[in-house]
Amino acid sequence: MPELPEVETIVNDLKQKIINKKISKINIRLQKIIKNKPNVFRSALLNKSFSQIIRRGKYIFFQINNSKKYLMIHLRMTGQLIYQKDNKIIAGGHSDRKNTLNLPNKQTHLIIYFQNGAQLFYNDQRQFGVVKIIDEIEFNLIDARQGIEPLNKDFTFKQFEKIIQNKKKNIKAFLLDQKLVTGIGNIYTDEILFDAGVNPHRRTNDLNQNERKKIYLSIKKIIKKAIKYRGTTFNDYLDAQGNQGNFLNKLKVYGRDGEKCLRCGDIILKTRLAGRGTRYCEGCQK
DNA sequence: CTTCTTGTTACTGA
DNA sequence: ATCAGTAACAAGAA
Repeated sequence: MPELPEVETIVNDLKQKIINKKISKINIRLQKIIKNKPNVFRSALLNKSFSQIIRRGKYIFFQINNSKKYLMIHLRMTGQLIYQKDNKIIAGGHSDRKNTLNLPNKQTHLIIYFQNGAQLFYNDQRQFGVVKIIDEIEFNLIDARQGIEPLNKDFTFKQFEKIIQNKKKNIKAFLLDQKLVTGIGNIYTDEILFDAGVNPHRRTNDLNQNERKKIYLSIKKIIKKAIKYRGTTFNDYLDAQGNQGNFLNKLKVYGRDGEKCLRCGDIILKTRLAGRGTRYCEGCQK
């Protein structure tokens, strides 16, 4: 489930590899993933190169030839972007060791070939991902749908207060809402609320200033830490060097239901909130 | 066989 | 208007 830290890791790796590298061939293996007509998609990319790669929330935008056109990719739940050159894996998303070592596989729906011999594979087990050539208008539309970036300088406590003050949602739904703060998914929502010591059922309008501050600080802390560890994956995650380095064993509540809370020893509970599996500790999340 | 997994959008009802 | 809940999409794990 790529969330902000996973997407950020992929973008940072790809930036070092494919910027300004000429695209020599496009292989569409599953058309339904590509939301353009095949010829439109192909001609938009063929003999062009990516001048910049931008992450916004969980979206990735590959700017084409310094123009206002972009290749937009959203990995949704099981999308992967794997870069290979000379069979060496450089960047991975939600990866699966047994498959990524031998690409393409049956989950490979798109291959972008570069003139220097490198290849970028888009894999997606559940085929929910979105790949599309977009213009400036659509770029701005998607951008406008995203809330504030938790890593940006303008994400101050003052700004966070402004966003949260008029909301009455439960805090779990608040953190999952991409229009408010963008990039946080189910795993990091649970981790952030555990870190902040706040019960996910709490309504935002019931939170006091101190609790809001804790949540604000935990967002920044957890997201930064997860990026440092190159993200979380429950399957075999491969980092830029093909190693497993990940955030999985740093998780404190997600996936730990039924186990003892690392902070107070109570049993971690699991419920359903905002349509998502939600893990929390009743003992120390008030 | 059923149930569960999740990002996003669409829809319903309160 | 705002919010909660659910379905839909899909494939695989348990």
